[in-house]
Amino acid sequence: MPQLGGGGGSGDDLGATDEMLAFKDEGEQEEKIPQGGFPERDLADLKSSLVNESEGAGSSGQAGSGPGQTEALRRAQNSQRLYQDKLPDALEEGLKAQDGSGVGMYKESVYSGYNLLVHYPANGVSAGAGAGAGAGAGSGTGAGAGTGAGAVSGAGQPLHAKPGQPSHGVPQITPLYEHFSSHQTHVSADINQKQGVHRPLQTTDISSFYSLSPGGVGQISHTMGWASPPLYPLPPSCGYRQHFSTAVSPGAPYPRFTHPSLMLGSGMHTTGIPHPAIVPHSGKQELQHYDRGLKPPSEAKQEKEAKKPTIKKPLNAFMLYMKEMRAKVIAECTLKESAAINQILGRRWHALSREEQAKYYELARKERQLHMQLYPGWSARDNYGKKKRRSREKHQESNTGEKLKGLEECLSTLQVTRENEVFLESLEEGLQGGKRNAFGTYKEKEKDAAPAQFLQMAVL
DNA sequence: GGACCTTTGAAGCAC
DNA sequence: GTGCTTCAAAGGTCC
Repeated sequence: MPQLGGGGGSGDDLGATDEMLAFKDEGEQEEKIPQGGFPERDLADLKSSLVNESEGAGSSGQAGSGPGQTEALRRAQNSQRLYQDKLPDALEEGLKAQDGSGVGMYKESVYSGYNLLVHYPANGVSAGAGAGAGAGAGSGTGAGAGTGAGAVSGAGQPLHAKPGQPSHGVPQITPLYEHFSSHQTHVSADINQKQGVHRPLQTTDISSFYSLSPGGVGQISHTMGWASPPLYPLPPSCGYRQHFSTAVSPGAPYPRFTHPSLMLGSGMHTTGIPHPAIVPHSGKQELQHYDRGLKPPSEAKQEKEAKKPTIKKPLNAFMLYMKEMRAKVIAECTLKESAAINQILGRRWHALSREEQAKYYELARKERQLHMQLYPGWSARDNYGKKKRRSREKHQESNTGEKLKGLEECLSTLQVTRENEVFLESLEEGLQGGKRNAFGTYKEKEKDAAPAQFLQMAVL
């Protein structure tokens, strides 16, 4: 169970219980298992093997009886190899890289976006969270330590950042941090080309957008992973877009926040805080503040109503993780296809330690809190139906069909034990019911199952 | 041009 | 309370 409080989260009493509960649920089972994390990972392997049709019957007989750690490791590695066999070469490369660096890579990679939590609007929401973490690089944690905008651009050296290291081309954690982590050396205009979304341009004077407490700005230390030098060389084919141009004018407007109903004249949210979650409904960049002078008021008014901006959902922990790590995976695997990358990221997410994950959960919680403050009346429901999706029946039919097919194959290779039966029964129920977390179903059914048995089973 | 794929988590909704 | 559905990001792929 993650100890979020260790990161200085005391004093923040909003939300987070849901995440912690989820953590606890899995942790209760997992903490009993040596080398925590393997069961989940192995389950992911199992699930992967169910989805992929190349289930290895060869691995099925490898379920020895020794539940020791080395055995568990061996099985996990077997499972990993099995998974690799099913992946395309490029994917395989990524997994090899994962094996090579493993979790350690992430332990070494300082995820310091956590520190930035202290930079949310000074309304008391996140004041406690950053205090424990923001000790690095001379940024300090004490109130009044900062020096305003100048501090933003100068003092915010990441803990792991090397002087002079360019920060462009590195993904930023989250829209909020894309703004909060404004950097003097690159004024970026991250344009979401798919939706025509303009990310907030980086500015040298963050204090002009946030009602930060005195010194709060100065506490900003660019300790996020994105600010660090890239771990891997970035060949032109790795998918990096050069959208963090340094040529963008710092004074450029924030086109993504231009809707009159939510924005102030300068592209602000009514709170005075620009937020990249606001997206023009059309999905295209809108320069309504220019149009206003060109079109009749009545027509402009109609357009206003028709093109209400879409406020995007705040990113969850995994999304934040993906956003940070995507570039690394792309660099490692020379992959561009997000579906494959996301598979890798999903596995790596499970391979993260509790502490590592806790950072992202905490970060996501802060995102939600700030989002709630910025858009009190917003509901996730507002965005329902804005994406056209194919019918659920079709989707479920195809997916479930393949998974059940894989399940049958898996069943034929499994040792017949009570635990296996219970687990597979749960898995089948989950698949048929459209549930994704069959493991959770299993735990509900067989809470007293021995972890080693489950481990053995999951690796099968 | 836009849906799909793929991942996990959060939230809404129906029962 | 439980389970299902939708959306969030991302970019190649396909229709």
